[in-house]
Amino acid sequence: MTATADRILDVMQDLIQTRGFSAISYQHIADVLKVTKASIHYHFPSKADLGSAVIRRYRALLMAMMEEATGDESRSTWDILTLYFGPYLEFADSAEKVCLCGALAGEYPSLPPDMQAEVAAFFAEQQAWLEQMIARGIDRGEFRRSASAAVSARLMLSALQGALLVQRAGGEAGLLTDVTAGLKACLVESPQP
Amino acid sequence: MTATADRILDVMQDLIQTRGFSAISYQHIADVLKVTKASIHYHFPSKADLGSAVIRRYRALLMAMMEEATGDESRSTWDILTLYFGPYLEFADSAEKVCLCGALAGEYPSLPPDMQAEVAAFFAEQQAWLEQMIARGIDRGEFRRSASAAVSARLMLSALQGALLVQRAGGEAGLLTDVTAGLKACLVESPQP
DNA sequence: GTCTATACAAAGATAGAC
DNA sequence: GTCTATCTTTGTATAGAC
Repeated sequence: MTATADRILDVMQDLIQTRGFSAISYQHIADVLKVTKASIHYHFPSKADLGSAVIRRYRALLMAMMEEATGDESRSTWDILTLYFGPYLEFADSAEKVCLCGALAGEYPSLPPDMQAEVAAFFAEQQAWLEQMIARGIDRGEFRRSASAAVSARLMLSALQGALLVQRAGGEAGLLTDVTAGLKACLVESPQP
Repeated sequence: MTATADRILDVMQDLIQTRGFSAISYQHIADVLKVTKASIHYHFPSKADLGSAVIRRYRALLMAMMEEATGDESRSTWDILTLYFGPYLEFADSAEKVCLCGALAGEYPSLPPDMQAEVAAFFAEQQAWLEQMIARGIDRGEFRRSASAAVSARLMLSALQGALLVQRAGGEAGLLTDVTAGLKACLVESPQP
């Protein structure tokens, strides 16, 4: 991966997170980087190639972050989840960004097949990791048993993705924070009186 | 509103819910209706006009449904919310559809200003109605007080929107059902042992 | 109200010089 | 690796006949 290819991916990721995939053209990317469209086609022959590469990099980055957060046995499960929320909160702060795959999910059936597969893999691995974490919390007596780990993981992933999208569209700044607070109220064992 | 204009809106709504807005062209709509592009421009001069009209109609339809479900004092709050979930479950069943505004949220900053305003209004009114319903559930002792009605409403709206998107992209059929079950476990007072 | 025809811009993509 | 130049298709939109 050359430095230029990486900068192209940076711009492409940023544009998808703000504008979606179909609304982006090679010209938009070229304008930002001050190069020509042909240069971008040299690194990524087709738009599908470029889109797939962006998602692959994004998946790898988040997976590495998740694995790093997981290791420490002494950390409470909610603390680990709070680390996990980090990127989501950053996107929300930048006011115009959502999760890369959350943006792509809205136009999923119109995406090239390779990109569809990458997006599906992203959601599957996010859900699997969350389920594992929530099972940990239940095992350690930190979380309530009111729903299964699988159900809670699906709820959490859906709520986070939805919150980014609704917050950006609605313009209400605190929505994502409220949603994480609501999830905590759902999961965490109330202190015994 | 003529019959033809209505059929154009039907097709446009269907296409947005499956493919998103930017990926749609007048040609796509014309193909489905077996008319020419020019005919569609007669009814809706610009794509922004067409997009705004679709959202307005969608908002009105859902609001009417919500108001109808609300009236009955004897109905339990969770029953009312189950009615509210109806359209979401239908979209999920059709396997390729998400909420109209959920699809549009992914490309929000690239939408025409009029459409942005409509999408924002949709989310605001959905959230307000949900907050009112959840407050009713808390008042009547049907729901736990673990989170405020406002926080729970935001969680519920985000989770439903996200669930449709994640389910379609991930291909896991039961996700939306799991999410509504998880929300119920969050909200409803556990029966006293 | 729907058609044919057309204008005009932008899209994705490639060839070949440097 | 990046450029200029070009090809081809598609996009939104309008004019004017029927």
